[in-house]
Amino acid sequence: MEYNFREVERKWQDYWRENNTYRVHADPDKPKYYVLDMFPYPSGAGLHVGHPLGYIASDIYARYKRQKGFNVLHPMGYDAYGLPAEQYAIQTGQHPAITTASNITRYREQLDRIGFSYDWDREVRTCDPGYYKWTQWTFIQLFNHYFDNRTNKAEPIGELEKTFAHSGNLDVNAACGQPEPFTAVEWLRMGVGERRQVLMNYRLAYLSDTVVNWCPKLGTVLANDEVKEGFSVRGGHPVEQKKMRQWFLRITAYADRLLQGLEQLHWSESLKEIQRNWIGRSEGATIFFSLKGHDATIEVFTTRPDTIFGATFMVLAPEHSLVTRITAPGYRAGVEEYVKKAASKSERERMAEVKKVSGQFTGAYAIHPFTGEPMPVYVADYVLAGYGTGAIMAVPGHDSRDHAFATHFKLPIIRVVSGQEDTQGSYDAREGSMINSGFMDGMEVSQAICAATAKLEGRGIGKARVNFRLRDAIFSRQRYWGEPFPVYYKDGIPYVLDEKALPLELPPVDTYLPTATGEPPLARAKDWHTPEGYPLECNTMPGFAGSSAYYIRYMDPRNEEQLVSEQAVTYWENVDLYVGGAEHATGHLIYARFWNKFLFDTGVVVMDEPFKKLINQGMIQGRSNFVYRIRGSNRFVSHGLKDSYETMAIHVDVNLVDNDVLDLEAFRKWNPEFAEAEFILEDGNYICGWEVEKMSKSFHNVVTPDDLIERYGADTLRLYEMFLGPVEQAKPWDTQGIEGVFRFIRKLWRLFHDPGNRFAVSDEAAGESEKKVLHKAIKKVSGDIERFSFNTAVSAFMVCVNELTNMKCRKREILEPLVIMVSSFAPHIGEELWSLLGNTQSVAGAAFPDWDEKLVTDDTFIYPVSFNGKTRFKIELPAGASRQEVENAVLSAPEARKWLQGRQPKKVIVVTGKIVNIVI
RNA sequence: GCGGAUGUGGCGUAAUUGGUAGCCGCGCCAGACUUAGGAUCUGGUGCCGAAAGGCGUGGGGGUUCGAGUCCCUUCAUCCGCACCA
Repeated sequence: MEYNFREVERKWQDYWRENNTYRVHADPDKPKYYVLDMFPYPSGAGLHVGHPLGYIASDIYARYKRQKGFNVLHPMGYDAYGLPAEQYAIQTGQHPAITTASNITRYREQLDRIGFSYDWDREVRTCDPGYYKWTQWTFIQLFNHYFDNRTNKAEPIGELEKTFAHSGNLDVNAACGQPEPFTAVEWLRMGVGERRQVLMNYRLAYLSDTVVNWCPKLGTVLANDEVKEGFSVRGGHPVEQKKMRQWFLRITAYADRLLQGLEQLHWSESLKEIQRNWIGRSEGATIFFSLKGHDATIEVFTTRPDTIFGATFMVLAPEHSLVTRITAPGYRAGVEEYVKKAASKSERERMAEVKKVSGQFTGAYAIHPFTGEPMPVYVADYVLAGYGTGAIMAVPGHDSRDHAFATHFKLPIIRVVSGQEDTQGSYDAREGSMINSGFMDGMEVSQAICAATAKLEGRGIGKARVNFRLRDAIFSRQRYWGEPFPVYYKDGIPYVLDEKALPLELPPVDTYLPTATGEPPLARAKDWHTPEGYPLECNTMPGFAGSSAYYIRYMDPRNEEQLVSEQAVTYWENVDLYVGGAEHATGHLIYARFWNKFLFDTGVVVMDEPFKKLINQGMIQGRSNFVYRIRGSNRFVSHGLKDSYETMAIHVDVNLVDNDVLDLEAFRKWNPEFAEAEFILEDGNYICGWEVEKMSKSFHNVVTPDDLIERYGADTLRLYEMFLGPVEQAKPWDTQGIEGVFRFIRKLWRLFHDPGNRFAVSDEAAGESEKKVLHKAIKKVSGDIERFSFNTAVSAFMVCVNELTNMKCRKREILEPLVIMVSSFAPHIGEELWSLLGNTQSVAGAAFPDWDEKLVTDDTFIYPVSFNGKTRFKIELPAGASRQEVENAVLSAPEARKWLQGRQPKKVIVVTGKIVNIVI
């Protein structure tokens, strides 16, 4: 055997572990670089080939940066809380910590075999009390801070209390719920409980009653991004709306900063766009409409205050608090029935009925602020309680939904913007000039928006306002396997624990189910109260709690005094390169940014944004194989002949198929059902059909790294994953192609060895052409790695090794730099060759070679000569030839005569060093 | 419906600024060494054509001496959002 990858890979993995090759410490003398992978949830299924794609890319980059002289932080850990372990606990009674620990062990084995350069001393697990102590600690800080809109940052709640004692809340401009206004005197008269209730309106972590996404099957509340089309993302169970008391994080306070912050980030445009949409900023105005016969007013949000003269009715969301108050006696029954019906509808049903117009008149009238006309007030579920104020002024002339409603209920439609003059439908565009609009007549829309807002503000019935789609994050989960809240209740009022009492550890319970009365599993715990006897919170935190600051903890993972030391965070700052899946676009990536901004405000971290550059690795899809069973028989027909029969395609395990040829014996053994199978072959083989699908057990197309490493080695797997295509692109996995990079590895080995497999590198000086090959490769590979174009870098290695093989170059001067370059992609063979070259230290610490620009430029250039844009022949000329020299040489070339056929060229275009084009 | 991305050989892909379309691999074809091996090496391989040559980057149109790359239009696939006032 010429290159024994099994032995070599094991040897170097042992070496790295024994010598702590990848251990890293803050070193102010070296520039830092922080490369982070999104840490995995350790599922019972283990890794398939799609999972390590991003890890391999980031590992190559981390190794490269290290060789470029950076002090690289490259840690790994586990997002250990998750539903599957809890579900397993419910079924089997096994504590989720045990399930999780054994899954982690399996993950670690798989990861170790791939040869990553992680500093495992920094490993974190979100379920470890030493880790979640700081998750709980951060919650306490959130509870003890509010967001001041004037300073645009989080401030201690104590400051707010001082302000209240001094001047009440009338002058406070803070992100808050809907506190009643009060004076300093009133504040001072309040009792402790009352004060804490007021403060709850301001805290960044707060308790509130709201309608939540309740999933009865899971027995828990879900965040918006955990619900998709009315079903839970995890498990696909129906989700309904329910009013409950929950902990929230006031992420909306940071909406503007979360939006602004995106500008400076090196993230993909599509990902930033997803976040922008999620935050959903829109500019407009709030307008207050007074009601006929009530002292209440309806507050609406509109982005089109210019169309106010076109407002002919009002609509409230069914959940709106004014509905019961203003409904006239004669309409009570109808409205109540409508509201009840709307509440019972699941979100999914509501969405399915988008096009159906429904609503109910309340009998109440609002008064138009400019015309004084009465405007009927309706209740309709096309207005959402959760957006804006839950109420709108309806402008049927210029909003298609209002138009549909007005048409259905025969309400007046007034045109106030002249644009497209069709009487059908509404004119929604923001272009045109105002008509029928009093003081705005003749203005352009944009001008009218300003004028209307100013007028409303002047009359004290409206205000310019920015509205966000982003909602505060629900932070309570009715589950066992999560971080306990550091909260206890005294007289029903929540208090946070003293920091000294942390971590508040997850208590044992007899079973992981909710109680008979519907309380969360923690209510089953014995002694679940403070030493003083106050009951502790029974909810636990959601998945995103532990993953929101793990990148900070890696900087100083064993610190028992602080989340992170000032020294560590000042040095490592934040993540320079973050690699992970795009599925976290609106979940983790927005919560982590929020969490980081809060810690930045409170001085814990030094950077406003956590992740400078982000790469989303593309999904690796499966390549499924099919056999075709002739209907009603146990006969299978080969792919090329299947159209002559009536067949049914059946997924076949891709591990029974090689190059689309089915292993018949293996297939018969695969499933007893096929033991007697008969085959109709083509050219003696059974050819399978194939299709690209998601990699999944049910499609029998899962390929694991373990099998491939066993057969080809980790270096080959690493190279092949990169060679497949751009990291960010989704692409199908086809094991077939791995042979190519496997050959490359062996070819690389042979470059250093004679035909008898004896190491045979010489110290002979390299020639010019050999140096050129090397230096071109250095330039290409460096540039490719910097651009995260790993697939082209692998191809550059192949070109380089092919050329050196052809030149029979076995010289140290050339091969040593080559080994260093290759070692970030294929670290095991890299170390082995590096040590064979006589080096005693790991190649991980070697300096990445530089290229000599003189050696990458050629003395001659082969000009392609085209006639009317079509390339006809090539001519080799000195690289320094002037335009005139090139033109002369080309025109006097014998091939030119053939194409000119005696004609005079109309024009000759010479781009030196590029091309010659002759126009005839 | 709105927003974003992607369309190049049989397959994965390449082509830093508008300048030789198909690099590097897989697969396929032919051959060498072998005395059968899923080893290695050599040559070929976009399509049509015997060749000369023609045609080719989803389709149509445009700008340009020159377009995979820029503009317009259209189709297909994927992803995100979706009664957001």
